[in-house]
Amino acid sequence: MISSDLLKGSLKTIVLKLLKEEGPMHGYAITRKTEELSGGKIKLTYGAIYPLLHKLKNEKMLVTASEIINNRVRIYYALTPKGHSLVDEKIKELKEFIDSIQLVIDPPKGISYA
Amino acid sequence: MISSDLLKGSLKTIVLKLLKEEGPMHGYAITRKTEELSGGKIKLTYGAIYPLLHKLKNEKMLVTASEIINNRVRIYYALTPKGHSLVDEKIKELKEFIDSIQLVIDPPKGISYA
DNA sequence: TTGCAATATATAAAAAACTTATATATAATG
DNA sequence: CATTATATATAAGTTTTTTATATATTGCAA
Repeated sequence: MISSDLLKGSLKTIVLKLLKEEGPMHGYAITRKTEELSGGKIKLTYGAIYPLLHKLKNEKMLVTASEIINNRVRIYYALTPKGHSLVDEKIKELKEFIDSIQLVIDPPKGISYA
Repeated sequence: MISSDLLKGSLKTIVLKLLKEEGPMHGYAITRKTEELSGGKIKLTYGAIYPLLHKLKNEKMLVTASEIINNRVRIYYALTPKGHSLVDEKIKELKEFIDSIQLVIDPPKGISYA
């Protein structure tokens, strides 16, 4: 299980990327899928995921469609065009971040700025 | 320049790792070195770095030694044994995190849990 | 048939981390 | 003389996330 500190800041990126790859999803399914894909390492909390989805909808990054399955409400979230652009941007940022942080915590041997 | 959202949560790991690799450093030097190693991509702010150093000292992860250079105070921070254990733990977590998040944003082809 | 686990969403209160702005002080450079 | 670099500090505010709680249905097992 990943320290939740590290998850901060990448939650939004994970959610957006999943919606891009999998198509419209509801909040509960997003937490399930993330857990699956990460082999149980990443667990999103509902207190984080639902407010985030509401916020992204407010910002016009997502739109919703409701459905009733077995007398239970499901709210599917789908990317808007604006949301699609945001995913691409966020993924780029995340990859840059991973590269940069690896340079810091594991500098290539032979390179020294001292 | 990396989105500051992503930096949240890994700031502590960066600082601890640098102290492990480079030996005792002062706050200003930590920000400089991080910028250097990341090729200018990661810029730590003083409002984040100094409170963090104080906190880690409070928690007995770091000890300090002051020095006067050119009439300016420098406060060197060094890892305690407890701090050394924390670095190892944090680095392990960070690597696990990077692996996990890559599984989520870029799942290996052919693998599906659906 | 009762209770628990899974499904599904929601929100309030609190904590934590970080940004922004500000303050102070010296030295070097143009 | 003004700006940039060095060096630390902290208060106020924002944002994000955790924790806790609430609601409701379905399915399974004891």
